[in-house]
Amino acid sequence: MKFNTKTRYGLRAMVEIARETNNNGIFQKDISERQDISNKYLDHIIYALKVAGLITNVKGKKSGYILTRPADQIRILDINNAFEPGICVIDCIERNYKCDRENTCSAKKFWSGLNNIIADYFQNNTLQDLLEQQMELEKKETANQ
Amino acid sequence: MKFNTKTRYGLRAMVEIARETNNNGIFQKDISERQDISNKYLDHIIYALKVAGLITNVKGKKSGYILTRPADQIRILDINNAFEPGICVIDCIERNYKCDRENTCSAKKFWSGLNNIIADYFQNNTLQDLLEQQMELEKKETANQ
DNA sequence: ATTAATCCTATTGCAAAAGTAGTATAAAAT
DNA sequence: ATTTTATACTACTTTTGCAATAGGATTAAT
Repeated sequence: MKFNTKTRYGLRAMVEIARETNNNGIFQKDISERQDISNKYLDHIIYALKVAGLITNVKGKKSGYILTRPADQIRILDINNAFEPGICVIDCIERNYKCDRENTCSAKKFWSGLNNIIADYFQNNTLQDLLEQQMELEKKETANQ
Repeated sequence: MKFNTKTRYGLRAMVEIARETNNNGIFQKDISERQDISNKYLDHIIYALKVAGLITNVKGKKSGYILTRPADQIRILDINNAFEPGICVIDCIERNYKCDRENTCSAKKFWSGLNNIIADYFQNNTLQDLLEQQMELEKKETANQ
């Protein structure tokens, strides 16, 4: 049970973009350098985030990426959903999934309970939360040096 | 992000074993039939559960499997851990994982927060909870027919 | 001895994830 | 206008780990 790299990298990329949104944005290649992600692979990440409508580079190719809406209105779930159909820890809890056992399976209840708490966590955390956390961590780190 | 079939099947097998523990246990092949799992594949599941010390067939090969301890003392986490090293949604939150960013990465905080709530869920649910749920669901189903 | 069930290791098959390549395009700099 | 630089988009390759099967060994009851 591991989360995929696209969602992981996507999160980190979004934090970078969020922090530079009020400062003319950030280039893909700069995200690549700061986060140690191959620029070529990051291509896919950025592309998916753009298609999902979370980021834009409206002023042309050399303007850098910015968020399309405030960070507190971007849930982590939105970022996840740029790469995945949603949160689903096990196939049988999806709509339209047919299973003879579905009404008498305590395991299914267990898994759907798990799915709910994960989905809640993704709903309740926003990019703003991560951004604030990020700033705090960096401040702390600077103070230690 | 999907849970693997071993843990899924393992859960269902454990419920079957739990319900038959006070009744001379249950054979692997009967679990296989009741749960529609290939007997050959179930081999691995049962084996892992036995190695983990959760089940036994103490009276010999023809006695059927029973639990080694009461269902309320078997956490779902114990079952998970028969198949997995533990709960870990992303490599970088493991001990000994080296990353330059580790002290200043808000994403890591997010993921380890998620890991905690999942681990808690697995800790707080026991096989007894599933068993009771199971009995209730079956009673309800019988009433509907 | 034979049978029926488990025990245990090895191996195969396959699908999805991770990552690379390459061409097209578009804005900006010269 | 041409060159440069960065993104846009599709296709492809490589890798990995999961799911499942195979098969012989073992054990205990018939």
